[in-house]
Amino acid sequence: MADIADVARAAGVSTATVSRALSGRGIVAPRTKELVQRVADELGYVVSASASSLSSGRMRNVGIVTPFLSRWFFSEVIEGAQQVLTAHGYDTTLYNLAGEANQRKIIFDEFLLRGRVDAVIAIELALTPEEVRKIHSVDKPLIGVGGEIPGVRTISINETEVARIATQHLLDLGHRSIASLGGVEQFETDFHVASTRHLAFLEALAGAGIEPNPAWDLTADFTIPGGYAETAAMLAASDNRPTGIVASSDEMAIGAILAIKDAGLRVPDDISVIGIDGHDLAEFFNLTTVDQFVRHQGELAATILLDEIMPHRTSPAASNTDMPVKLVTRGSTARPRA
Amino acid sequence: MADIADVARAAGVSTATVSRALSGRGIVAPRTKELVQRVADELGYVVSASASSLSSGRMRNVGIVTPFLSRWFFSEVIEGAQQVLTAHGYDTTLYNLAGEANQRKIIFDEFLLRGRVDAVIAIELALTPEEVRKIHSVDKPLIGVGGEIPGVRTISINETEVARIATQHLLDLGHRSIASLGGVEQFETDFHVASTRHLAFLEALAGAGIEPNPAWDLTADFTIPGGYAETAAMLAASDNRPTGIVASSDEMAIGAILAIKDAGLRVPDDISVIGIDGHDLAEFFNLTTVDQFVRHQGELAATILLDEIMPHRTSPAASNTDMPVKLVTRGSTARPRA
DNA sequence: CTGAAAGCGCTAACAA
DNA sequence: TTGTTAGCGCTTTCAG
Repeated sequence: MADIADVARAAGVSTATVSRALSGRGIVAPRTKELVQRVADELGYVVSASASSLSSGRMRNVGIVTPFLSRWFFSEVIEGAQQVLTAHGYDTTLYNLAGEANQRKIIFDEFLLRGRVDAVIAIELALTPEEVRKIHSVDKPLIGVGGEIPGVRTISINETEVARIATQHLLDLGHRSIASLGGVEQFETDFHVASTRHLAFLEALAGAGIEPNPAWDLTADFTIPGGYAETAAMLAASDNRPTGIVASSDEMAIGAILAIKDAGLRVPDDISVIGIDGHDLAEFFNLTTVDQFVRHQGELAATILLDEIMPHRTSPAASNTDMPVKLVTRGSTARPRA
Repeated sequence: MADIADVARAAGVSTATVSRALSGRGIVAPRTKELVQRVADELGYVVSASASSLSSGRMRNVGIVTPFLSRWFFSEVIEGAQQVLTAHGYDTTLYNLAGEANQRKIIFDEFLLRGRVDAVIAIELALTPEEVRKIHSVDKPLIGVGGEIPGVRTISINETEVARIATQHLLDLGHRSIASLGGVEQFETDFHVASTRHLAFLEALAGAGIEPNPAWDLTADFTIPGGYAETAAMLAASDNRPTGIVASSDEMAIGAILAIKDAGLRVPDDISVIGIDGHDLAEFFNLTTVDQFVRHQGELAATILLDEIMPHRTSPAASNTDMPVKLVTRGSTARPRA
């Protein structure tokens, strides 16, 4: 592999000029720049990432730390962020916390601090103050997506609002018998998304003067099978069924729809179902949902981070960014039958 | 940040000894090693990735190149590979080829060759000879998952066999009116998975002396909506329907099941459906499928790669590894009604 | 088993 | 605008 000295020699300039010409940093005469670039191309020269990083301190690499990879929300955020990063010449290194618990410590200590990344995106991760401190101590920009972390800039939606919008949609349609298909907090590190949304659900009901029915207070694991099982159990348990269901995720909502159909009932005629997410499959299942533009959350996180890393540094960006959400009305919700 | 000299000083040894003690390479007296490790811990010392890489040539980083991130097969492979890599102290850098076409060239030239990775895993990517040459020219181990690449070691299943098993399962049950719900080749870079499977389907039919019905030759994009639409269209087009459907992916099979139900028919009573994949949702939809152990394919790819990178280098591993597949019988297939 | 010292290839002051 | 040069922090011969 040709190195910078080879290029310098072939172009008849110094290595410093080659560096400047190729990196775009510093001033180089246009014709010199052109010459260097041509020579570099001819020689098939590519800068050595490690040498460049060692001397400059820049890695051109952003770490994404996530508890899941194959779940919709997470892969969507990753894809959004990655696309922006790649477009700006940044690599994306993935740290998956799915494994053992102490892998988490290892990842923080050995990987992030080893200086492999310029910045970190944490997806739906309740970082401990200790972890936040560590990252900040090595002076790396950190941004969270999907849950607020004390002392850390975060991209997220207003969980209360999104649940309120969903519930209100059913109330506005005239429903008064409404079930909640909420999520369960699975980990100590969770963000209480589930409880926040449930609270908003209850408040919306209260605002309409409705007493919640405990038998209609379902919780599942955010997945289709989970939503199905809970809904099926509720329908099997009693003939007294709700006319509407507010699900905390689109996948659970889809599970609910399937359960309702399997029980010989119809959506929305017998039961209306609304989800939260804006999942790829929502349209297929004709699901009314509150879209939270997940991919865009990832894109924005990457954009903000790049802004902090790159020379320009234009927009300082607000400390916590509340993303907009939007009710998307489809065929799974309707007025309850008289 | 403490550097290696700080540790050496505090431990009263040379930097060379610190390096040896901490990296495990070279011989160090047990007590010296222990001492160094303790001192390093106390000082919170972590090796600088770039410095280490520059001087050693090792990156402790494997690149995964994939055309998709959020599709089941791909995220499954990535998760499997990543888990193994992380467990061995390797980072995983993701290169997503989803964007523009020329991003592909950039990724190869600027990223992989820039020496950021020690090895490359390519998921379902038909690399051009030129791309393979480039990677080999920089002497980086490369392994493909899910499609054979000339001159490259590959982990994959026998596409012919998997389709034959699926078709044969229906034949064995006594079906003689069988539809094919195959995939479409979406990209020039595809591996003809779709056509290979379709061929095997036809061969299996021929073996049973059955003439395929052109009206039952469906193709879709491997997704649930795609499978649904094709199946629904077929059922709507004529009363002459098959008693079984062989789908080239579980998601399409699920779409078919939903379409059959929506058409007022039952699975498997009216129509049997079998998929190929071993998708997470197969169990939920009670889908008979041919499991191809995708996650395991990712794990194996990573294992083989590490084997090439790491000092030990035990197993040379075969040049092309055909993964086993397994028929998983569930409730979506049964004997056709008399 | 340990230490000395020569780089690894590039960037960024500083000078010119 | 360009060149000179001193590192960046670690690994790895080579000696001892």
